[in-house]
Amino acid sequence: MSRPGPAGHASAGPAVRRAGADPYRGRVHVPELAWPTTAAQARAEQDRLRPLVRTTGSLPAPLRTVAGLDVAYGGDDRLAAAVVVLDADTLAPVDQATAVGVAAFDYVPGLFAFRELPALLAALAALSTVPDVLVCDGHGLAHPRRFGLACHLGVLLDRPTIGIAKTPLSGRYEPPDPRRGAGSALLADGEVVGRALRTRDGVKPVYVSVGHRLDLDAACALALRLTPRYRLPETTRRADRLCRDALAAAG
DNA sequence: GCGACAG
DNA sequence: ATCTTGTCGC
Repeated sequence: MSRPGPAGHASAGPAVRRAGADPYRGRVHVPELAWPTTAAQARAEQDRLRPLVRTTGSLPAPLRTVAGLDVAYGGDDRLAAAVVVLDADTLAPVDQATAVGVAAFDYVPGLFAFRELPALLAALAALSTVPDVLVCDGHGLAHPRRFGLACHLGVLLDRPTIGIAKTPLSGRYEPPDPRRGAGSALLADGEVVGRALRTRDGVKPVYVSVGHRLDLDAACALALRLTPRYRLPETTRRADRLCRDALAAAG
């Protein structure tokens, strides 16, 4: 099963410092959590927070940093969350942090956020910088109740977020053209909840959706900026490696 | 009722 | 997510 509460111990990574005024200074503000125990409570919480989602907004100009978040699992509900902050132009890492702990909820499609959010927030709190945009490994609006992990995290922090998932969860779509950059609408209940976006020629698409404070075009533009070489964004790839390492290091 | 079902 | 053998390709 699972337990609510703290996600365990967090550790900051070697933040890259710059001489003079530090453009990466600051801390992400992480809220206190009252975690649900049952699926019904969790859905009620999603319905309560859903109205707070903002689905408009363009990428900050200039866009300095982008964060990638991911979680790796070990046996017995153990997990490790990681956040990696990349320079938006060079995609070089400038900060990182991890947090090990226990899954905060059982895995239930549609309630995924309740499982990973506590650990992700702990990792974010250990960061020494405040990323301009947060990229989640999962969906935002492309969710049964339009409130996936990316929306949830965005609302809790009131920061710009987007979701980039490897497989669809909610919505129908036509296969986009085979070239990188092509996309097709993810439709659910007659509305566009996201976009199947081809990030590499001839490779299956990823599923991009709005999290908070950005519109779908901005989300897709960012997804393409983060995929100069592989199907998955560099943010996700870096975070994936980091959380696996953190899990292994934790024993 | 039956399938589908982020990670 | 994680468990896993082999296989195709750069």
